[in-house]
Amino acid sequence: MAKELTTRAQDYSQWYNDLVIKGELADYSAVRGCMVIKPYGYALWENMRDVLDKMFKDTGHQNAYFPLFVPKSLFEAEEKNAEGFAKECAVVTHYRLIADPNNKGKLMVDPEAKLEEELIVRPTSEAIIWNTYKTWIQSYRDLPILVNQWANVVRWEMRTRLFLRTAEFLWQEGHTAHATSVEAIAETKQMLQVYADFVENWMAVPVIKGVKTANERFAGAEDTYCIEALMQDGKALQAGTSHFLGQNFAKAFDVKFSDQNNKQEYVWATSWGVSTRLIGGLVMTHSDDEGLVLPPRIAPIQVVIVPIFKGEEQKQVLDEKVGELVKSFKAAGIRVKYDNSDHARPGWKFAEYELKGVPIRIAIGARDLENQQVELARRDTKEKFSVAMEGLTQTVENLLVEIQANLFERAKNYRDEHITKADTWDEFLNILDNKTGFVLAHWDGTAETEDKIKELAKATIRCIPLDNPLENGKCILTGNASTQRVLFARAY
RNA sequence: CGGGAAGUAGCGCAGUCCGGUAGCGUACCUGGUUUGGGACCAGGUGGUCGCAGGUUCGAAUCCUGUCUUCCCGACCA
Repeated sequence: MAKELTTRAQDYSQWYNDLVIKGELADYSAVRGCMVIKPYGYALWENMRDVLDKMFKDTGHQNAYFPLFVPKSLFEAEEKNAEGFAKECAVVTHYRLIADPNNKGKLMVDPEAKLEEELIVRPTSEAIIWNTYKTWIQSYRDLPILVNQWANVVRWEMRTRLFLRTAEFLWQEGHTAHATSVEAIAETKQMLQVYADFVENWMAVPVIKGVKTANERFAGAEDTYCIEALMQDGKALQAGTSHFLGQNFAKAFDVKFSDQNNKQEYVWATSWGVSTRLIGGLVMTHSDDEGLVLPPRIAPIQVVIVPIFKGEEQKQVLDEKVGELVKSFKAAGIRVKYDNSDHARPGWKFAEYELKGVPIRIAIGARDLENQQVELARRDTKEKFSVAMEGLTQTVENLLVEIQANLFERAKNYRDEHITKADTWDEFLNILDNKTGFVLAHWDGTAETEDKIKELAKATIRCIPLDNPLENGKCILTGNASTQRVLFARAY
């Protein structure tokens, strides 16, 4: 029978969970806060990863891999970074289990096997990487170092949510080392642009690029740049960050180089990352009450073909005809699935692939063969229409491009309609409570005011948008002078 | 971590108050009829009732502890 989905209007959180689980992206596991990413969800991640990986390599980066564990003494070297992450670290204290003498068949931690020094399971890898870079860098000729790693990290979050905030998650983290501040800042901005390009052009999720306030900055960074997306419930999601780390880590780990004049200088650093959280953002940007809606460029299956037949004879005729179509699609680089399984009827398959967000469905039966046509259905608009078999591959290719563009356009319209200017505190609250979305408002630039607004309105400054227009105004809370509006929202 | 809810067959649930042979729907298996929007008939398979203790002649049910999940908060570089 039907897989019942909660609708967005009924319960947005439950709708999201239903989609992730029933759409077979991921599932809960026996481990607190950790999820199992299922094959369909992992295929989506692989597509995203492959595109990003190519973008990183095209901008001169190489992949490497660093250890999962960070010795506590290294972890604590950069004070702000350590302090920021300390309260959510998993810590390894022992290296052996033994049979429990008081509890048959059970194991216990061997008290004799305590580590000399605790190992921190990485919540991020700056420490272990900068400790390594120290041995890689002597001269300006060793710079820049442009390295990325694909890895898992662990952050012991209080409350977890599938993809959006899990205790363990997959991500990439770029860590670069430069001779000058100018070059490092350029790298930080370049990678922010790479993220924005990827998220907008491949995931069809519009983002606002900006810089974080001091309060929201990455622990140990001089500046944190970010891309912010807007979900369908009007809440913001930080989709990626790129940090200019200054010389903080170089100083903490004593990483110096000799410049052209043989003068010793500290190295300048950046780090940048996106994670499986992007999948959560993708789901909440495009999907609807019938299920997932995936953008064609990263969808694991772009086209599904469902045969409609009476009896084995008809099926064989269809198998043959569809075989040709599949071959032609694959030759054009289209990810296609032909579902001629006999255990489910067409109606069931239609619903199933809608739930899974497959962009295009093609139904083909005896009637279509006669008329030399197929029935095409778009997931994004739910439209169905008959098209000629002749030139079908081209038709599908064009439609995939159109769907991709439509999803972005739709999301962008929603996002743009939900950027509202507020000039008074009442207006500000009213927008957050009722219209929801981003609010552009004046802020006096102090951390105290920012904290107070967060406390009173549960909204944070998502970023100060890049190329933000200057405009004199009064802080929405204190009435103090302000030179620009900043972007507020309630956020995930 | 605070408040609330939940965990019984793959999934969704009833049974728990008031202890006495574990049930329903769906899925799955077999056979048949079907197939243009989640098919129908018939016959079957499948569960240490989250886990660990305790009370009792007897525990899904009562008691204690613990793990996991969801919702609302706090937290979220």
